Amino acid sequence: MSKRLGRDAWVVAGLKALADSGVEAVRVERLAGALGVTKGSFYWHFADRQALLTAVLEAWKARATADIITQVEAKGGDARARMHALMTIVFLSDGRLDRQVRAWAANDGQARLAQEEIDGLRTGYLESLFAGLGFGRAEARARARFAYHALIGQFALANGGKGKRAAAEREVVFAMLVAGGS
Amino acid sequence: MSKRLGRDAWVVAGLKALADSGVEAVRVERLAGALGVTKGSFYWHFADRQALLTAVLEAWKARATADIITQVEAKGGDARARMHALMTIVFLSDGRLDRQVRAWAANDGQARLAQEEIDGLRTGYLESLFAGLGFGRAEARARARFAYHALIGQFALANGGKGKRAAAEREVVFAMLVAGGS
DNA sequence: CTCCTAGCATACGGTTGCGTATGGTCGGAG
DNA sequence: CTCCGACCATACGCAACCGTATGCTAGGAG
Repeated sequence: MSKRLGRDAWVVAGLKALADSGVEAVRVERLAGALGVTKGSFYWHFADRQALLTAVLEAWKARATADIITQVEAKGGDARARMHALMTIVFLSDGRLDRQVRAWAANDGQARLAQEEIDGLRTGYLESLFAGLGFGRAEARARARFAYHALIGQFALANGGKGKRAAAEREVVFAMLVAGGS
Repeated sequence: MSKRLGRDAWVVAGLKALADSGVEAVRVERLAGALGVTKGSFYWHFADRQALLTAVLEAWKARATADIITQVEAKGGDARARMHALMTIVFLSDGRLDRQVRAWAANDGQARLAQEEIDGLRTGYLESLFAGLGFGRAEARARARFAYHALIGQFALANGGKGKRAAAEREVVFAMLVAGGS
């Protein structure tokens, strides 16, 4: 029941603030208020605000890499089934953190690097799935990037893919993406 | 040769600052410096910073609606040709303003409304193009939204679609999108 | 029980940016 | 030439944050 906070508590609070209101909202005095402490605590655990931002970004990377891909791989199945699972899972998540990191990356080099790293991992995975569907390397790469772009766009629009119509549209998209495969 | 500034000069400077460094960079004292005047000038033309932001957003909307669609319509051709022209034009533009507005919209209701308005116009136009290719209403809508998502994603990633490989990928995407049409 | 230190509070100085108040200036209408 | 109003400068008060310095406190080692 330690009432004292650890470094992690600040990172978690930072992630929440980021997801809710963007980087500009992750300020030390604000988070201190939310955690029921003062700045004195913060500057014990971190050198400065920048250190927290870096830690938050690292935490996001850790989650972003692990979550989706492992979730899909756990379900198993062939490439086609995995792609379908991927689309379903991913279109149903809200992606608020992803979106905020991307907004952040629009004007910050550190965030941009992290984003590009994650984007690379995910498109790489997608490419392997398309390759598994029998597409050639170039074709698989093009389709992977396109699919990923569409995914990011979905989040960027924030129209939410939860309706019946959205589900139907998803099937159209899926059909389009795998058309021509084996 | 009026050395005095008009309201528009501030809006233009605001747009530039937005495109270069995001909303957080469009601050009155900063723009004043860039324009070689002081805040006194700003508060003559605008009630407050919010008024400028609104004006900037309106200016963006005006550009965003006019530019691309009219550019494509001017080229003429059938639906297929117009779609191809659209993709080429739009993938070659840098989209910095679009991206910054989108980042802005992630945490601001006003910007989000503007963004949704523009998104609606553009997807509507795309849908009409797909309908012109012989797709049914639902299918056209799905493909339009997908294509637009991919477009937005392209900008969000900022990998730039200028290389030879990117051009090749674009052709793959185009083929995928129009496959099945008449 | 005592003491030491990790964890936190309090208080301060500095910066940045907003908005207001008020006075100066320049160019054109008369 | 004169004067008026559009346009701008200067100066101020205020708020939000950052980072630092320093003092308080609780809980485990001994």
